This record gives sequence, structure tokens and C-alpha cells, in this order.
Amino acid sequence: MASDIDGVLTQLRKGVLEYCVLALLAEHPSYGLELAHRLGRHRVLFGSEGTLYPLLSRLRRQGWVDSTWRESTAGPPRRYYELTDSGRTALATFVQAWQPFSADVRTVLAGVDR
Amino acid sequence: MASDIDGVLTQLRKGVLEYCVLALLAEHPSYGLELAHRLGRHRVLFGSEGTLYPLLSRLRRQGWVDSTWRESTAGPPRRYYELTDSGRTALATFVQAWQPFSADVRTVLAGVDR
DNA sequence: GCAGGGAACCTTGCACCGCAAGGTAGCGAT
DNA sequence: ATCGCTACCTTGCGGTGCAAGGTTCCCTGC
Repeated sequence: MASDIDGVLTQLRKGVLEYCVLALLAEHPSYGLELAHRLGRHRVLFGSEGTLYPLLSRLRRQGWVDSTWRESTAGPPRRYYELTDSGRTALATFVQAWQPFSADVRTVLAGVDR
Repeated sequence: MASDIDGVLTQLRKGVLEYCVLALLAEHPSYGLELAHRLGRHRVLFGSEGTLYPLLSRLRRQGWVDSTWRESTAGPPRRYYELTDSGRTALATFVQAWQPFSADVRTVLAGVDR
């Protein structure tokens, strides 16, 4: 369909969501579902949990985050994630790539209206 | 590696490149290699020809572009692409998705510096 | 004329990422 | 005891860009 905005957004998130999670963790540590809610506030950024948990596993494997289990006052224990130094470096690299990239996209799209 | 900017850009292009091509065709029709050069001017947007030709086939299949062969003054004939009406609609949809998306990403990344 | 190089097109196999759907377990309240 | 919520995770799939390689055509230089 021509007006399939969801499909467009799904593709846009690729390669971006990962670093949005890092950016949120840079503010303060969180556990999985809390991240989902924080992402959901910026309503364009989040699709489903099925995205988030594999993503977090990847970040752990790459050494960009550390995780620690903590008991919850109500409900099952939670796994809290926090940024490592190399995670901070990766995030900085992304920011440096994102800025010129989004600027170029805006330029190309701007030509459309003329 | 932590500073693999190319890998980051490869992922960023996903779901964007397609519409950048549509945007360029909205300005004026082009053939394949010409599109490659026009994309290359915005230096962050283009990877390789191996991306472009499958992408153009997809756009044809979806009915977002039409193509016509024309003789070249020097060299083999060229296949020129131009936007269809439904291509224009798809591009407009993308623009409406891109604006809030990129705004949200900027917001999330802005929190990093604090 | 014919050999080389460049323009222009295309295909194949691959890797990555987000998503939908489904699955497990613990705790609290009715 | 059962229902429902929180919280975690896994499997299979589809879409997209990329690297490498291949084909055809034309023009130019020897």
C-alpha cells in the first residue's frame, strides 16, 4: 500500500533503535520493560518487545552494556542495564554519523517541494 | 569495532535510500549511473551499484517509477527512470514519516550531553 | 580490423536488523 | 486456586543494503 506508514517506520528504525537505547541508558540505567516505556514516549521509535530483548542481548555481547539482576518490590526480579565505556564510545560514533546523514536526507527531500 | 562508521551508515541507509532515489527522480528523470553520481554528491548516501540496480527493479515492480530506454550519443543505451503518480504519493508518505522520526531521534540523542 | 578500456546494465549470495507470535516464571488479589 | 499482571526470553520470517562478479555495447589506438 502506498500509505503504509508503519512499514516505512519499521525500516527507518533499523540501525537507529540500537543507539537510541544506548542514549537512554546514558541518562540513567533501566531494565527491559522500563526501556520499552521510555522509548514509547517518543512514539515513533518503538515497535515491540520482540525487538528489544534480542537487541539488548546484542549490546551485552558487544560489551556496550553491563547488566545486573535486582529484586523488585513487587513482581519478578529485573535485569538492569547500564552503559560501559566502550558503549559510550559507540554512541559518540553514532552521533557523529547521524548528524551529517540526517542533514543530507533533509537536503535531498527539500528538493521535492520545488 | 567501536569506530566502524561505515557499518553504522550501512544500517542507517536502510529504508531511506529508496526514498532518496524517489526524491531525486522528482526533480528530474535520470538513468542508473547518473543516479549513482547524484547520490554520491551527498556523500553519506551512497554505497555501491550493487545496491542501486536491485533497488530500481523494486521501484519498478511496485509501480513507483516508469522506465524507458533511450539511445546514448556515446556508449550503450540508457534506461531512464521517472516518477509515477503513486511514486509521488509514496514519497509524500515517507516525508511525513521522516520528519517526526528524525525529530525524535534528535531529542533522544540530545539527552546524552547532559 | 581488432584489442583494450570504459560506460551502462544486471545477478547472486550474504549479513544484519526489526517484528510478530509465542513461551516461561513469579507475585498479588479476588 | 485461579486470574492477571509484570518481566524476561526465543524462534522464524521478511526486507534492505552490500561486495563481487558478469555481460553487452561502443569508441579509440595500434
